[in-house]
Amino acid sequence: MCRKLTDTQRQSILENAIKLIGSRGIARTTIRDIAEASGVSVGVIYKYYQDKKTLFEACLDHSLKFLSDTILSASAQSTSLADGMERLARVSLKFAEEHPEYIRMYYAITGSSDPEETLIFARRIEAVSAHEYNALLERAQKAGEIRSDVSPRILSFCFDNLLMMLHLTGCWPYYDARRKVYCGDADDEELIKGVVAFAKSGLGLKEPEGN
Amino acid sequence: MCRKLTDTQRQSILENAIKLIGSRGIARTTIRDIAEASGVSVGVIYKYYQDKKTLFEACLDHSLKFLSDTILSASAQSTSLADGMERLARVSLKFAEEHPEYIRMYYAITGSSDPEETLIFARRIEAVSAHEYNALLERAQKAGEIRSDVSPRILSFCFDNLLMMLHLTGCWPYYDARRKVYCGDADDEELIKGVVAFAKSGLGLKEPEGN
Amino acid sequence: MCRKLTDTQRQSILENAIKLIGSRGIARTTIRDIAEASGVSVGVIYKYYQDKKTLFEACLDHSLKFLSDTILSASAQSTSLADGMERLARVSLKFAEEHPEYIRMYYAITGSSDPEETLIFARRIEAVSAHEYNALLERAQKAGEIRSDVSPRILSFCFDNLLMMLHLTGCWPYYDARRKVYCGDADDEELIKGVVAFAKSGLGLKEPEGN
Amino acid sequence: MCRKLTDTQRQSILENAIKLIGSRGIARTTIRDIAEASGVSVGVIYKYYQDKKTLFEACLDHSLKFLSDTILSASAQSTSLADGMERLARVSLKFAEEHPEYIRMYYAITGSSDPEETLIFARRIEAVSAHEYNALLERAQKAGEIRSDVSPRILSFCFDNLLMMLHLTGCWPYYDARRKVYCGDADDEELIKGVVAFAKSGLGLKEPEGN
DNA sequence: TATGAATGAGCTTTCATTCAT
DNA sequence: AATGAATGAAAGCTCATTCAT
Repeated sequence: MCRKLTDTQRQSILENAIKLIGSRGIARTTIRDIAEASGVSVGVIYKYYQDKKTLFEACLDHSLKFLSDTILSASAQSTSLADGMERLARVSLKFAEEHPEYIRMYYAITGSSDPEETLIFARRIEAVSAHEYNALLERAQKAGEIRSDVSPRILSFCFDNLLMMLHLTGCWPYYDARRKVYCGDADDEELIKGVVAFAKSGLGLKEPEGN
Repeated sequence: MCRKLTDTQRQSILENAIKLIGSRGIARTTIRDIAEASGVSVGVIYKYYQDKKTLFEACLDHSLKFLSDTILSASAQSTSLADGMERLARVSLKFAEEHPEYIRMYYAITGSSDPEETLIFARRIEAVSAHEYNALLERAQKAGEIRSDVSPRILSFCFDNLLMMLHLTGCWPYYDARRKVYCGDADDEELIKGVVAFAKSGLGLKEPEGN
Repeated sequence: MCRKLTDTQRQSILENAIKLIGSRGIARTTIRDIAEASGVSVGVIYKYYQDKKTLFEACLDHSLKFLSDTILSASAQSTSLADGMERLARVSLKFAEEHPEYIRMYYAITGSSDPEETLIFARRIEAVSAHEYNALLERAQKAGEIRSDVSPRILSFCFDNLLMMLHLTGCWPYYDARRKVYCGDADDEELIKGVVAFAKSGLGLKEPEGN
Repeated sequence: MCRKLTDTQRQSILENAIKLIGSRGIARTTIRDIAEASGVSVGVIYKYYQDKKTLFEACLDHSLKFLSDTILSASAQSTSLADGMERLARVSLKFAEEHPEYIRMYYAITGSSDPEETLIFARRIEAVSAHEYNALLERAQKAGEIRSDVSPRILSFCFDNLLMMLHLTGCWPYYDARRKVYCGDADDEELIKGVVAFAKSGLGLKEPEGN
């Protein structure tokens, strides 16, 4: 009846799906819910996405674009490794606060999908950040900026683990509660400073003189 | 057919539920599956657990006992902070390898449940380890063993974040894939050594002379 | 809520399904229709029959029992081949008039199912009558009662073809109309007499003297 | 895109519909399938055919033209009743082998449609052959070529029943299986000869001397 | 006039929950 | 007190039909 979905509507499907998955989990998000939230019919969703799973994968891809853009941009603006680390920590928390549904959905999908498929997701999700961090730390190691007794890949794994927790913290009730259990009422600033300090030492980063 | 459920049977219900949730996820685990796997009737499960959600909460509690026992025991055996950290890192990976279903279930439940309820879970889950780590690090800080420029609570938060990833890594396909993306083929030993080294530096741990 | 289906109810499911398929065809018979007509819930049908197809196969089996009983009984009562042929022709029309839904359903199923599966149906359906007719005619041929220039199997095929049409005629609008187109207003008696006469001559049956 | 449908296209719609119905059955043939197979849009089909049912009726009509042409032509070429019967038997099997989709579709439609409507189909389908056979046999009866104790209409009904089975046999798995159950491995030639012999005797056909 | 995307009723199937036994 | 068959709401998905373009 409506003639060809507008781009807005197509976007709307993904975004509403992401929001719904983020807030209720995959199992409790129905195609009908998504259709209604997006103001389209059930049928049209199946026009664009083969089935529920395919739609959810598209949601993941959609949100990953945002995430990787954020990471790459923070990375590009950094003037030094130390600066980059702090930027990344900050955008991790900020992104989570501004687009909590993306992180939530990402968590819901990785946690609920068929084990076999999570492999593919993992590659897609981590490829961007892993590659970026590895490159960053490899360079730093060669430049003697960081410790050399641990491989840069494991170091970036550790670093990403910390960032990941910052992502989850603040946008998912569970992780928020966890943060409170650990950190009490420490505010974002204190948290970020603390985590960055921990990470810098963990990497064995030699602070430039004047710091 | 009318004998009261033995304790063994009640245990069995929880353990089978945990196994099933861990391997298939919440949505694909049915009460009937659990009943059959445990050799009891569907009805009796509803005698003991109000509904599916309540049963899953009980599963969580059940598995947390194992986890906290493991942590407390590792902690108790440790001769120094450095030793304790390494012990904890090792049992994290080992526990995950020996009881993957516990970690998987924990992840499935925190990821899929009603956001509101995860708060309660979080408190329950983290209370044990958080308390233990906080105490450990507070003591260490007072003894001048670790850095004092970051609050011990944030330090234990960082430390737990790393352990958590070790838990997930190795028992959940997604995190296993993620590890591969980051660390390539580095083996468990190299991974643990690397993570512990990172954590020690992150905490600013002064190695005792003779080590 | 009702505790265990009574035998009557289970029968009722099959019989209602047969009636519905017979009157509306397979595609337009829904599980919900059958459940409602039988006074049971939708779910319970899936307790007893894996899926729609399985239910329909059960319907076929159910109705075939009636059909084969009818045929065998007519066959058993016959005093001679000529007598048997007439009996069979009569029960064919009579059965169709008394249980039109059985014939209709049989037709609907053979016509609509997956081609591959009709093979199995065919064997089940025809095994009874084919075997009976073959035996009958083989004996008759050996006794010199019927022609010997055509194999008894082809003769029974021809004979069954005629009976089949009598089955369909009178219980399925299409075949009834077809009968009218051909035979005009000839009544059942005239039709049966004519068909039997045709068949007898076709088989080359030598009428016993006194007839 | 707005050119009026050519006759070829309209033909194509019918023929593709027939093929699809013949191979998959009515329920599994969608308007979209037919449109795509015919290279036209879904909408245009609704321009020419009120709905799915109407389209299928048109398919039936279309295929009946072929069938009646075949019958009339066989009939016209025949030099005697005996010759005509054999010709008709042969073209029945041959037509079914060459255009199985027509027979299959005819069967699918008569079996699945609304019972009430099959009346109309029946008249249309049988009108041609019934009229032809009736005329043939009436003439033969008057000429004393065949038995006179059974009305020519019932005789032609019997004869058509046999031909109908030859039609179905060989192009529909169910009837093919049925043939095997009855006739074993008897080949087409043996089958035709047998059926024709049966029918000739059934009609009481006096073979002309020199045959 | 032809198009084909959009519609949404309706289908099969699942499974948490109930309750007669 | 335990059983497990029955329930029926609700899910994913299909497809005949419509109608803006």
